[in-house]
Order: sequence, then C-alpha cells, then structure tokens
Amino acid sequence: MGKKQVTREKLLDITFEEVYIHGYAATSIDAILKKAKVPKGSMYHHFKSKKELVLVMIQERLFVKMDQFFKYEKQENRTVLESFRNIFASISKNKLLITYGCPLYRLMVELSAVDQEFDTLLTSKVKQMQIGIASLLQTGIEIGEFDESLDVDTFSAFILSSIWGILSLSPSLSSSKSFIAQSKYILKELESYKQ
Amino acid sequence: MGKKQVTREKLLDITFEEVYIHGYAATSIDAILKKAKVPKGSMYHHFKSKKELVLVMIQERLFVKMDQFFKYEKQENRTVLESFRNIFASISKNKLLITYGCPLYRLMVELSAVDQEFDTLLTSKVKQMQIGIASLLQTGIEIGEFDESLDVDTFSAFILSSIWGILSLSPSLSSSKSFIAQSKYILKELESYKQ
DNA sequence: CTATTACTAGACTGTTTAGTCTAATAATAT
DNA sequence: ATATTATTAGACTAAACAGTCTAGTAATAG
Repeated sequence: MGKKQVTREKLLDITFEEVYIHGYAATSIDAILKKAKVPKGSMYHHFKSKKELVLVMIQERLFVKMDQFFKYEKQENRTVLESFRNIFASISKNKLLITYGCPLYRLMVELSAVDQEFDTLLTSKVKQMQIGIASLLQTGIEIGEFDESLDVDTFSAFILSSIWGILSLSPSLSSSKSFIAQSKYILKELESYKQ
Repeated sequence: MGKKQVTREKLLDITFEEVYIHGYAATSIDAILKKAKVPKGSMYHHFKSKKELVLVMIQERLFVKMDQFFKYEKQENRTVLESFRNIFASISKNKLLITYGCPLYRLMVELSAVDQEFDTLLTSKVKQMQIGIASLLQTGIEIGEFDESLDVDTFSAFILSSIWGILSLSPSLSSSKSFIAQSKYILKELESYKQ
C-alpha cells in the first residue's frame, strides 16, 4: 500500500466508527477530520463529498465486516443448525454489535426514506443477506436435515429481522437476558422443522 | 379547547408526521412551520426549542398512538393467544407502520446514542411495553393457557424485538411476504407453550 | 537531478438552520 | 369598554456546516 493510500484508509476507518455510533446526520466532516488528523483538502481530494465518503465506507468497511459474520457456505461436518448456532455465537461475542446494534440497520432506518442512493445500496445488501440465509436453509432441506414444509423465503426474512430487532433492542432492555437467550427462540423454531 | 391551543396541537401533529418519516435531524423547524402554516414566534412561544417540541410530541402523540395498539388487558372471552393475534392484526392493518416501521424504534436508533434525554424517555417506553407483554403472558400461565416453562421475561423481549425487526425490514425485502406471514412464526413459537 | 503528478494544508465562502427580538394583534377578565 | 395577558408575526442573528480555492509539499518517473 503506497503511503498516499494511508490517508484514504484512515478516513474510511474513522468514518465507519463515527457514523456507526452517531449516525450520518449527526456526524460532521470536521469531527471526522479532527479525529483522523487529516486536513479538509486531503479528504476532498479522495472523496468528492460527505455522501460519497460514506457510500464508499459502507462498501469497503461495513459490507466487508458483515460478510465475516455471514459466511453462508455450509461447512463440512456441520449441520445447517450448527452453522446458525455459530453465526449467532460470533455475533454475540462482538461487543460493538451488542452495544450499538447492527450498523446496516441503523443506516437504513436513518437514510432509506431520505436518500435514494443510500436506500438502493443498503437494501441490496439486505436482500443479499436474506438470499444467503435462504440458500443455507434450502441446503438443509436438500440434505434432509429440515422438513420440506419449511418456507425458506419467509423464514429467512424472519431470522434476519429477528436478529436485527433483538440486536437493536437489547441495549434498551437492560433487564432482558443476553442476545443468546433471545436468539434461542429463533433456533427453537428452526429446530421444529428438523426431520 | 380554546383557540390558542389549536396552534400547539397542529404543531404536534405535523411534527409527528415529519419526524416519523424523515427523522429528527433531517426535519427542520422551518419545514414544520411551513407545513403547519404557523410562524416561528408562535412555535417558540409554545416550545422553548426543537428538542422540547419533539420530546412533547413523543409523549402526547407517539406514546398515545402506541398505547392504542398495545392494550394489554386480557379481554373477556379471549385467550391470550387470541389477544396477540388481535394485536398483530391491528398492526398489519396500519399502512404507515408497514411502510415506515415503528416510529419509536426509528427515533431510538437515531437519537439514543446521541442524546441522554431522548434515550431515557424512549427506553422507558420500551420497558413499559415489554412489561405489558410479559404480564399478558403471565396471565396466560396463571389461567393455565400456557406451560410454566414459558420464560415471560425473555419471551416478551423476543416478541417485542421480533415485531420491530419485522416492521423495519419488510419495506426493504419486497420479495418477502407480509407482516402477517412473518409474525406467524412468533405465534407458532408461542403456541408451542400451550398446555 | 529534474519535471510532473499526486497529495496536503487550512483559510475562506455560502448556505442552512436553530433560536432571538420587538412590535402588533387577539383573547379574556373585570 | 378597557386593561391585561397570551399569542402571533416574521425579520434578524449567530453558529455550524459542507464544500471551494490556491499555494505549498512530497512522491515518483525518466
């Protein structure tokens, strides 16, 4: 990586942190620049606007991080149910996720109704994730792990939305149990389709 | 209602609509005033700041609307399961809710990390709703409708977060089925505790 | 070593926005 | 009716903000 790229990469890192925690509107360019110790001219050399900076951050940071959680391919020696258990376990170990909820979700809530470009980008990722989950469920049906009555389309949407709901709500419900305690209901429901 | 109150009430109505759809930061005072046809001085006579206007709106509009959906008292001649079915049905009939998701949730995502006062207010309502759901479940256990193995604390949190997750996600997953199709998984899970 | 390009630097500009101010007007009580 | 208070009216102010501009500096190629 040439040294010129360091500024760009640092900007994307800090932008992710700031926008994740404070949201898009509440994050000012100046705050990002101050934290990243990068002058304004440099930022506007690499990105033509705040919007472009965040759009690029979403693709090069947020989406990359998300893909690490959802590696849908069925691993050898594992049932599909175990794959889901693993996904949930890795989510529950991520402190930022548990504290602030899913960053993709947060951005969707803030920006989808306001800006077409953000909406298109974020929605495409949601659909991609749903398709990934659905195909994992489909694999489970094909190898005989799950009953054919399992509707992969609605159930994948149920898994996705439940996880996001639980993640976003758990910080508020301090009395409630952990993410794992919550997600057990999703797993229990999935188990009911076991052959 | 004296005529002086009309301005105040109209401001709260418009503020609810604008903030619900565009979010707090993206809604300008001027936009609210233009839509409500109220001059600035009037608004600042009734409310000392934008923040106070929205805090009052949350309590006098948002919370009131929410309570209409969640009337937890167990109605006569109805099982608890039927009560939940009714709640879900009334949510699914509300077009705004289906299109834009839960307004309380949207505000929490945008503001809880940014402002202590908003966080306190919104979180208290979430907790209140969870308690309401939990007590309805508890009634179900006490009248022998549900098994005692039902953990009302985690299950009420599961219901709440799942509904909110489904509501917020359904607009993005155009391929997915309706809210009702999604919520059937929650009901199915609840049914598994039937005596 | 020199020329050329890529990047840095931060002062500056224009706009948007929340919030103020003072005078005018309407409502209400006596 | 008249005095008093509540409300309306919108021009104005100050701050925050995204984005521009021009000069300077570092990197790299020939």
